[in-house]
Amino acid sequence: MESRNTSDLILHAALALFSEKGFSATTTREIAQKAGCAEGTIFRYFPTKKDILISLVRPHALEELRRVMDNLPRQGEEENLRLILENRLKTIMKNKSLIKVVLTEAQYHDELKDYLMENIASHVFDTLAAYLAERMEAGVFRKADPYIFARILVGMMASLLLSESFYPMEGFDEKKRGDYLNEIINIFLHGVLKKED
Amino acid sequence: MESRNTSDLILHAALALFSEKGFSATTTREIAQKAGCAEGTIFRYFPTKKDILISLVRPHALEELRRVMDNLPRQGEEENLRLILENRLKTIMKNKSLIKVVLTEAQYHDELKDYLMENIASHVFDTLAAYLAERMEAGVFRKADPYIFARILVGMMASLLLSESFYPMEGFDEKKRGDYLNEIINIFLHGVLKKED
DNA sequence: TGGATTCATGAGTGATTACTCACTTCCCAT
DNA sequence: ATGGGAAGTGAGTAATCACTCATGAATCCA
Repeated sequence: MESRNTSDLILHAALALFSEKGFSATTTREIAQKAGCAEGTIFRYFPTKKDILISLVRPHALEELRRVMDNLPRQGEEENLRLILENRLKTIMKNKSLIKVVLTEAQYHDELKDYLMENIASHVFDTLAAYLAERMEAGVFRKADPYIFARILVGMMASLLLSESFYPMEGFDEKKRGDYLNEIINIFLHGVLKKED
Repeated sequence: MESRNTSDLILHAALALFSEKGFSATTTREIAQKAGCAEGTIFRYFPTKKDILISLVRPHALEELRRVMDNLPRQGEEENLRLILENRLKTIMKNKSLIKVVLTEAQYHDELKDYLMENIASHVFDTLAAYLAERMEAGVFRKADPYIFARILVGMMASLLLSESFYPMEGFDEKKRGDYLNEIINIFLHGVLKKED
């Protein structure tokens, strides 16, 4: 799981520091210290500091997130959806630091943004929108722009990350996270209005 | 509306640059150039660069956002809610750059985060949660943790900002933004499931 | 008009930065 | 053992940073 070669040690240290202080505020000296190598060693693996950032999102690092909305249940009840999203949420939480860094820095570095949009986001939204469109056709969901639904659902899950980033310790245990996700799915499926049946 | 004193010119320029490049990546030289003053002038008004950032969120700047969830309709139909949120969305959009900078940099600067949590976020969430709780008591909304509902609703609106930040030009005109907000409210109230009546 | 107070300036400063390179250490096939 | 290439090193470097300060310009009131 944890590769122990120098390159990965550097990437691992850089991710932690970028997440904590931001890309620009992190120095290569700090990265070297945390990675347990000399500053010069960093530049044997990455020509520039920015290449470290870009390498974080490269090939396999984000593959798991790319597929985070794959294989949603094509038939059956929303209970399936609940279980599956709960599982995917764990993936998101496991990569919390990476997501935070990538989303934050993509605002400022176009290469990152372009790569993210073309290789990750578009796939996630296309997959999710296709699922939603199919359920609309099947008469399960009401008809609307499936991409708007997709972005709203992703936005709801992103809000969980945001919440957690702002309420770090206090009260965001596993249970509260589960409650939150449950309500996300409840609201997404049923809304907040009391049923009148 | 646009104050023309030097201090405000500096704040205005700093906000634009912080939003575009991030706080750490912005130099005081750039701020001075954009503000049309000398670099030394900046430090007549702000002891340190960080004080510029902190001044951005100080007294009146965020007051409008602080009250963004005030005075929600205590009675009547969701049409009211729709109109009001549509109006509030304009406030959010008007302050897009400021929100982006504050949310991004609050992750890294605890003074900012603390100020934001204590003076802005808590008020917004308390107000919104109180509204939701009252509607739950009135039997309009189903009973649940109103704070979770509040965070999810705010998260949904934040996702609109995020979407726009990533799809900057293409297809985010006034109309599309209206559609998006409409669906946020639809989903929040009714969910995505087709009504079976 | 003149003296004082405020506002503005930008060259200068020490600290810090990303990055280089001459060098050492390690590893392993012979 | 040994030679040689790969991996690792950290003092050094030019550039850049946030911030200072001695000076100048503008404004004000008598």
